[in-house]
Amino acid sequence: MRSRENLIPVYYRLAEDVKKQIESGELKDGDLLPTEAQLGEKYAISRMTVRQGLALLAEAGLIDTVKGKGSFVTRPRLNQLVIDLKHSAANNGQLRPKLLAVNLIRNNPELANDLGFTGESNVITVKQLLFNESMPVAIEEKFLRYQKGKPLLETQLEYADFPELIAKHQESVPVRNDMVISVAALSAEQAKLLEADEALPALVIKQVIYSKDDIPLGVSVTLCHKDRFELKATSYPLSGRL
Amino acid sequence: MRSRENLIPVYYRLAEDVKKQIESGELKDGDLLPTEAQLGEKYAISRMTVRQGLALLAEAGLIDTVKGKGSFVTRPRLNQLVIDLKHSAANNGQLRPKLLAVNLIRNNPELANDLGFTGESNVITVKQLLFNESMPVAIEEKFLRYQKGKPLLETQLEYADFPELIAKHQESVPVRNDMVISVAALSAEQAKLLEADEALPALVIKQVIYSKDDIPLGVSVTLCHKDRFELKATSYPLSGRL
DNA sequence: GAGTGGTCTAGACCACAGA
DNA sequence: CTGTGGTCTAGACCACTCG
Repeated sequence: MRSRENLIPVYYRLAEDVKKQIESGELKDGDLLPTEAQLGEKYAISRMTVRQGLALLAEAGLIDTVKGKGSFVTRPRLNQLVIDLKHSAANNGQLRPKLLAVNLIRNNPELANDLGFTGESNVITVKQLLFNESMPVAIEEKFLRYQKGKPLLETQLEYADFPELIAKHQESVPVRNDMVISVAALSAEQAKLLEADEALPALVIKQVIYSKDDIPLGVSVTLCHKDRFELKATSYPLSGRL
Repeated sequence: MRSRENLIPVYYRLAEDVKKQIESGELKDGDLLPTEAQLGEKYAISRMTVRQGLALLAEAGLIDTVKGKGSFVTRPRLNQLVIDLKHSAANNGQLRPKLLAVNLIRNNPELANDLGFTGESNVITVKQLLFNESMPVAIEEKFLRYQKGKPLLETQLEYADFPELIAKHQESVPVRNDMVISVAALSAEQAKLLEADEALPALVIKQVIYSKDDIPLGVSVTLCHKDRFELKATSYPLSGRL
């Protein structure tokens, strides 16, 4: 039953109430919540509506529901952090891309093999330099399977983010993006592009995008200037969900 | 209605069907799904059950449901990558901790202020060295608000992960973990601890754990040897959910 | 206005946990 | 066995979108 004064759904109210009890310490890690029937009685709502509220809490990682036993309070998953690449770029100020080179590398099975592009020996490479207001921030190099009849449009090359570029240029649907974050020292050439000293430490972000059959569709390697770029992550990306 | 042959719920079958259609390209980005009523008719199930299936797809980021319009296919969120710290440590082989120092630093408002510990001038520091089978991998230094009557137990110090340590030693409930990933060169002292060359580039992982009022409860800074540790993230951590 | 998803009900039967 | 959550129904009314 929706109260007339407040337009927010009842199940949402219930979820917020429980959330507050958890965050205030009133409900501690491992505690058992009232049963769904009890909660339904307390809020004067049907059991399905209670379950809708509990689903929100489970999604946020605040409770763990076990069949036949009940719903237990769990510590929020602070060990799972989310990197939002779109937002991350914005945090570092909107980055302006400058296209350095686009190449179609034919008949280079070694390169294709290195990238995991089995059954394909033609590879497209896209090299870009990313700027903030005044300085070069990162060098991004992308590798894609060559796909007949799917031209790379100028606007896509410059402004599309990597997953979007893959989606536009590959037949297969991209379903997974794996990332490895590491560190390297800049080569002379890289240092020159970034207007930095040679051998300066740099953040290396490697992404591999896969299709549903675990076939790599594209690889991206980004070298970031250590003082001009920070990679951020948070355990609490649920925004207004709860 | 649950079919007798297969024990999986109907709403799950529906979600998997739609997922397959999206991954095969049969349903493309932006396409409109059949209405909930139509799907209910097709699968001979009630509308609430259809909605349960669509909720799974929405959670996985495969569809976007809009009131009054319908459910649209969206590209999976490949720009949102999840770092699983617990799993990440396992990927790099189980890390064995060695406690270097625990200190209670009294009356150092500058340090407390740097850490964001407003209204607190006593800070506990915990310094650890993390090993794989044979070599030192990382130096981790943790900073906690001093909390009266909450002693740091030996076992917690050594084996608890950072969010767990905070939860055990702070009155306030930790609700958010923000991370910044950057790069630094090793100092002479740090290089010696890691059995590495001075000025070697290293990965720096800084975590700040907050309470619900955005009060920092603890800070952790981890320096990782560039060749012995990799930080991984993936856009597809949903495991067996769909 | 007609059509859509959002919320909610008051039941039902099932599978699982535990005494 | 009782109590729990998991699934599912066949309705209902609402708020929103669009023609």
